[in-house]
Amino acid sequence: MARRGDTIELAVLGLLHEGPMHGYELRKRLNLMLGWGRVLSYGSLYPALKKMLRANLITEVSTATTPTSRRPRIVYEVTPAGTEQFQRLMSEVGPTAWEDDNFDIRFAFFSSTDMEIRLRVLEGRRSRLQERLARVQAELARTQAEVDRYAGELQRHGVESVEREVRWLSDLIRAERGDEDPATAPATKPVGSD
Amino acid sequence: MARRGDTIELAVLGLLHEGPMHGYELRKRLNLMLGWGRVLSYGSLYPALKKMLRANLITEVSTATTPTSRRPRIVYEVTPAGTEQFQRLMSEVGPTAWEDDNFDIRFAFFSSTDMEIRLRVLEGRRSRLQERLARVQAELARTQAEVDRYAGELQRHGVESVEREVRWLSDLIRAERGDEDPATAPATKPVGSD
DNA sequence: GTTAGCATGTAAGGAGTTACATGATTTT
DNA sequence: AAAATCATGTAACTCCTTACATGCTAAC
Repeated sequence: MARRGDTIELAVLGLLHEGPMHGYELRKRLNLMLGWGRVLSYGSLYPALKKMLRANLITEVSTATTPTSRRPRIVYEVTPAGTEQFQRLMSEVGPTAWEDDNFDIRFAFFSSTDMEIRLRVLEGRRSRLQERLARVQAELARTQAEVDRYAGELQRHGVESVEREVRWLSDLIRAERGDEDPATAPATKPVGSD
Repeated sequence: MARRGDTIELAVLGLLHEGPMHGYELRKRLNLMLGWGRVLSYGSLYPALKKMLRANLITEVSTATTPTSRRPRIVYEVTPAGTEQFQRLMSEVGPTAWEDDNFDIRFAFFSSTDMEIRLRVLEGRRSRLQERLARVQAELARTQAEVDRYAGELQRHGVESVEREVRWLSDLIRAERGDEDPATAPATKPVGSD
């Protein structure tokens, strides 16, 4: 089953499917990808790569040939076992899949899965957010009178943001079900209306 | 200096300023407050309370009197030292203050600080987000052609969300500088236009 | 030639989750 | 009477960050 820490593994496998890469580059790509929040450190990436090597999910490819001089950079490649594991993790639909970080990673690699999985992940994520929304709004209704200005404003903003995200997900779900070509007719507004 | 883990401490001190509370209740309030993301567990709250007791930031008040029978629930109260520490942490303006979680907590307790601090925190947070935005958009412009559909859509949505947050902050900053009454004339739209 | 960025790693430690353990009280 | 929820705690463990350590290479 997917533990929390498999996030890096999934991300690495996903990225390496776009082609061989070395650690430093992986880190940059990952930080750009989930850049809104934590930044991945070497201290967690390199050990993770070692672990994946041992598990035979990836292999070292011959050090990349920079014409002038080959400095020691280790390029990694996915093994067949790695591809299998990637597919397995991607199709694992469950609570861990709709956590913030896990969802983002999965979404970013949606192209590598089929529509059935995509829909289940999107819908799972949406209902999770809707649950939270309902719970908070219920609680908010109960204690409405007593809230502090700023605390209240924060709540309002939070609720609005989540509602926005729900709409985004709904658009994506509709696109998945309707179009063949989801991300081309994007979420909120037609192209060029910006 | 404020370490990462002082988040709970700050939150507890802030909440206890609204009145004495026991652990279970603190946890509920906190989870509602930062509910969009991680949920605080007992395993981190209770040890934190113990630590704060030892540091003399809070004290146990006599077990709350439920008329029928007083079950063993431990109600905490802030000490003068705790109030001092709270003020100190709140006015500590620095990188840690504009991290997601830390910012939220600080914002929620803005009423307990003066405008000067509020402005510095809001502006600090805003420039941090703008930096990230600029960096990502630069990177995005460089690699635009090669991005995958879904990965691209995720980026777009991320950028939009952050831009929204920047606007929210700008409105709050304007309100702080202009009005006396910031959160009453709220961010995006006038009351009742919802 | 020296600074800035590329590139890889390790060791120690922090912060918090999970799972366990226990018992009272309220609701059904 | 059982189930749910209130209420408090502890121990083991996981994941990750920080800080350290090293050396190459490109730009200025």
